[in-house]
Amino acid sequence: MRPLEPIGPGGPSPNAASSDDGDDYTFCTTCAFSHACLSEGYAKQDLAALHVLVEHIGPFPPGRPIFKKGDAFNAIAAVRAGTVKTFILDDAGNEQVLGFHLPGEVIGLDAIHSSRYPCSAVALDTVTLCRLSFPKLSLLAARMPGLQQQLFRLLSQDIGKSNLLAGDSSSEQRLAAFLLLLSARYAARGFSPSRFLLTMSRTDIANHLRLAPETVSRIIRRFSSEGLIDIRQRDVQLLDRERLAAMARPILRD
Amino acid sequence: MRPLEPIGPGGPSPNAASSDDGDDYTFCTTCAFSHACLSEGYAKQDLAALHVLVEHIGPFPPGRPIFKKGDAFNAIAAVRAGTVKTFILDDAGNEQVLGFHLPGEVIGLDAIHSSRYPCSAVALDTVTLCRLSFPKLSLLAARMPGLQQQLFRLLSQDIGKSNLLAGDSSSEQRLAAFLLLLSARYAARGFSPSRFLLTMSRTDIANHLRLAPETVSRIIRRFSSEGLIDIRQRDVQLLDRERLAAMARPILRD
DNA sequence: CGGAAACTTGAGAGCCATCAACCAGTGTGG
DNA sequence: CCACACTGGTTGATGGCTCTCAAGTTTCCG
Repeated sequence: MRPLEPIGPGGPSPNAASSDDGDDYTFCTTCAFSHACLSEGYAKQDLAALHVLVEHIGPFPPGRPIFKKGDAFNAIAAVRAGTVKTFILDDAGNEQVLGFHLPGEVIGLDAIHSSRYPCSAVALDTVTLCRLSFPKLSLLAARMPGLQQQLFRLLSQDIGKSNLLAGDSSSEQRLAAFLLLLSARYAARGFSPSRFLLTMSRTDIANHLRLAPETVSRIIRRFSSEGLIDIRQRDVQLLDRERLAAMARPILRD
Repeated sequence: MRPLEPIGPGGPSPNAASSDDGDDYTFCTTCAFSHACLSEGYAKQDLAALHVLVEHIGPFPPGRPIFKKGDAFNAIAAVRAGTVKTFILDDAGNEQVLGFHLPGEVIGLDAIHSSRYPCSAVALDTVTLCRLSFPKLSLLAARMPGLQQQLFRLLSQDIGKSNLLAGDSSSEQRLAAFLLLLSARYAARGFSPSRFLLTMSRTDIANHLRLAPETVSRIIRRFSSEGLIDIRQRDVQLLDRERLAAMARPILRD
């Protein structure tokens, strides 16, 4: 058996305080906002204003709801550690998984226009968040052009996110694309692109890709037997990225 | 035969140029921005600033590209008249239709984050647009909190738009939902909710709902023979909204 | 150790895509 | 005016991908 622990987001990183002058606003390096804004070199006072808004909440244990469809919206949140699943239920109780949100990604952006969450969110493992009051963030954005731009970008980015689901591609193609996208997202946050943990169940993956759990299981087995991946439980390693990419080509063509 | 012409958006409204005193900013009533901002009672100078940004472009004849995937982005646009189709092509030349944009709706929001259009857009009929320089709009938004909010809302709204495609619902359910959504969108712009023209081809509808054109044709026929709709060519009338809604329930549950 | 949940594996059925042919409307050129 | 091509749409027959149902296996956790 391979060791499972050192892979992916372990415990929330302590993020040791950095500089000496006492104005350390780099402590939340996993937070997309802070990171993006820090990288644009703002005035110290603006950074302070931004960080006053950041409220660290959690940890949420696995299975704990973070918000429910219909809840009043007043804050977005960046994932600091863990994985958040967003979903909606139809009247038959069937779950439609809209997405998985990894550390550094933002949740709640789809709730702005109606002031209510259009979907529910639940922690898949131990999750901690950076909560950002949206009204306050908006006010601040009016004073900080870079922050406004960053918000526009974040929102815009989420619009095209669901292309994985849009096409009428085969189950094989969708699963290959799913794995490669996870890989790229982990890589973007500094984790290994070739080996990571699937923090969601097969059933969650299936509901996300609109497949049956059995189909997901069968395809994973096939990928594994063909040497595309090596998978033990939820610990997956991408062995032949070339062929995976070739499969996912029609979906990930950009 | 019923007359086809008076239905839906007819010719582009002449929109008589602003009046003599120079303070008439209501001429662009089909433009979502102007409308939304006008309804919030801004100072005259702000409205003026906003309308200086609005550039009326077109008309685009049917089939004319509006932008192509990969084009540099610097402006969003509101549809004034006609229907715009957005889509992407895979290397095999298969078209994935992302959406149809009716008068009053905004295109290009998904291009903000990468500064390039992630999809192509084409006019389905005679299309006219309101072009809005995005950099200038952003600058103005920083001065006008209501405009900033409106932009956030528009962006947020588009995030959840693709739920029609997300679920693993049946072809019947998706088509029913498609018709009801079109109806609601026309109604929101003051057109008849029960009778309108399908400005897109059956093939476009099929590509949008990830169905084969033949399947769309068959289901339309079935709906028609069961008295749910009356359809002649592209002129459709919703006869039994109740049953359509019951069908689409799992998709349109909100 | 025992029970529940997650996962896997197999067999059969159904929805929908594919292939093919046909029909209608439109525009073109002789 | 008519033949012709062409696009968009319809209709029918067939097959395949994936869902469903069912049972077995493993893992997790009290």
